Amino acid sequence: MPLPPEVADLTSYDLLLSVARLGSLGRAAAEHGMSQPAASARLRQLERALGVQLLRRSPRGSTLTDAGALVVDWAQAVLDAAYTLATGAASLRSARHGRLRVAASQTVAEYLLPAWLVTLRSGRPELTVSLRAANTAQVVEAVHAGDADLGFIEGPQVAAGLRARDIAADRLLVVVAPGHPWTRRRRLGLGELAAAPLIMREQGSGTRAALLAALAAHGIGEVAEPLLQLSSTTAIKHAVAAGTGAAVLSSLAVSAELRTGALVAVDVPGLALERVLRAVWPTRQPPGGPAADLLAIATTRAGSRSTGSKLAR
Amino acid sequence: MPLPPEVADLTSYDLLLSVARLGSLGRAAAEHGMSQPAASARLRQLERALGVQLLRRSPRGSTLTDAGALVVDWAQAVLDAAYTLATGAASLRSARHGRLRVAASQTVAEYLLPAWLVTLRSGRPELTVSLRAANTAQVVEAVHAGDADLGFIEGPQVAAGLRARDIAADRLLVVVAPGHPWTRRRRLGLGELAAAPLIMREQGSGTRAALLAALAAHGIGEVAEPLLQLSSTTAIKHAVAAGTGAAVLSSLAVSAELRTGALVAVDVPGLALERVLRAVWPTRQPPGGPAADLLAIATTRAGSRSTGSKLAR
DNA sequence: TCCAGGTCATAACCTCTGGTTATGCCTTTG
DNA sequence: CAAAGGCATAACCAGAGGTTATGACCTGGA
Repeated sequence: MPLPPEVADLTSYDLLLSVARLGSLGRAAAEHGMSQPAASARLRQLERALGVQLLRRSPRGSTLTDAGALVVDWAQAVLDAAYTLATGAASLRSARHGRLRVAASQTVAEYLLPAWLVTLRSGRPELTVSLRAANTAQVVEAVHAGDADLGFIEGPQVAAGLRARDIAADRLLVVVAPGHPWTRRRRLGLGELAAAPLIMREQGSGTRAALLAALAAHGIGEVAEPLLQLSSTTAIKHAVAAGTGAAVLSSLAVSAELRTGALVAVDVPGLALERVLRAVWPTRQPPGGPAADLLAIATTRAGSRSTGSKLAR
Repeated sequence: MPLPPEVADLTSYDLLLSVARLGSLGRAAAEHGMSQPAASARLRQLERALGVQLLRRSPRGSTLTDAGALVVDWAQAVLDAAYTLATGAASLRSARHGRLRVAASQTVAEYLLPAWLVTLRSGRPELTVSLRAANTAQVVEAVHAGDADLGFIEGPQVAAGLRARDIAADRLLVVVAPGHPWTRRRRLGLGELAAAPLIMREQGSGTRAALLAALAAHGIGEVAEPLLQLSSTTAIKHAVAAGTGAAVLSSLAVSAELRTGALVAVDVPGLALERVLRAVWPTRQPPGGPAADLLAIATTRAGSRSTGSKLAR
């Protein structure tokens, strides 16, 4: 299913947002470093492509129509996602030679860090951040070896020589498509979950390990073979939403889908799938400068839900 | 803040997703109706623009690198948002002459309906839906007059001649930026909230009315003038996140920001800001065909959280 | 009443991105 | 060893989208 062409080029929408904010084509054009006729043409073309009038032009400026306001909101969501992509990718680019080197577990790298980095950048515009995504053990190792100034890990593992602070709480959820038989169940048994083939990532991320551990705590050692192995979290989400099967995913990964109802969480009583997300750093070299800033951002950001700084050894 | 150019063109990312799914440049190119060299060039250029190697090419296909997998996940989020935008805009286009005519309140139209329509379309590819966004009273009026086959409204208002079904629960939240003084308060008093200038929408959406009603229930009739009036919900979110002030927004509008911590919700005990979102239709003309399908989708989607169908008169 | 200063639209022109086909090289496989 | 499938390179071409120059229109102040 290829992308509808009318949404392929985000510049037009970016321009539209500027018009909405500034109130005139000319000023929006200036903000984007282009001439006023160019902006005029672009927006006219956008309106033609969508088949919707977005702006009410007048000799004293342009304002949004009702439809325009709606489009602006939807477009802003796209652009926000695009910004996270951009900053995330930028931090991957400078791998190992950034001024601030961060190592993070999959979940944190994917869902939390980009947003933090956007904030960090707004305070220190010329900072180059390098991000490395790895599993918890590798992150600990990187921080220990001095390859990373700051690390973010999942789970309770602590290591000698490192200090840690709780950042947020995460929870693994069993999710299925709406209409899946499990959604009609009040609750799902542990055995049933273990016996069901699940959709999971290709290389065992921390998720699979956490699930196995949680089941093992209830004496369940045997788990069904995966139904399907996919390369990215979103591929899994789409497979689940399409009704292919069930999956176990981080609550951070599926909050949007739960909100719109594209996915449904199934209650599995007794399964302890809570995970603490925490920041770690070398005891001998506490975070300073940009690392301290990032730690502060991460702490305040998630601090309202799970606070308290704790020492590990 | 203009958009980074390397994320402006979504086709490249769409192509990347196809490669990730199909395992080869050529097949991805075919899926997009372009030649293999074009795909090759595009992806190479994308890698240059991002400064990150995304694919590991071999004579037997191409697979994602670790960085590539991360980029794919971020990109998928962008594309999902783009799809919502596309289907939303498409439903605005066919205003009044669609086969299925839906009228919805701001919140539903903005955050829930596009996702439902994506699902609906997947079942009935050639259906044209027309969406009209309005306030609750106008929606009721439209459904009553037969201008809409199905309506979605906020709040408990019911009207004669209409039937309704609860779809989902929504909650208005007081949100501020992390670091805002209110975040250090355990709880906020009703009086303080009423006295604080808030950021709100330009034309009074249902939100303002709901807030006034909730305060009035506690005998508070005086409310401060708005601090700022903005034209879209996301403009408000950005202003709040930038620390400009506080706002009252639907939980549906801010769930993503609460997750990443870009916004923080402040507890205001005693303030009843729950709203029921419900579908309405004419008693004499119960939904059939596509309208019934949409109603079913909306019900199952949100059904796991707030169920039960109820009759209103 | 009329001029000045906004705003948006139109026209003519040009650049350069991004597509195509044709072809070659490499690796795996039967 | 030949065939097939996969990616890269080369030469070519079209058109999308930019620019400057200019005009028409409305509003508000002198």
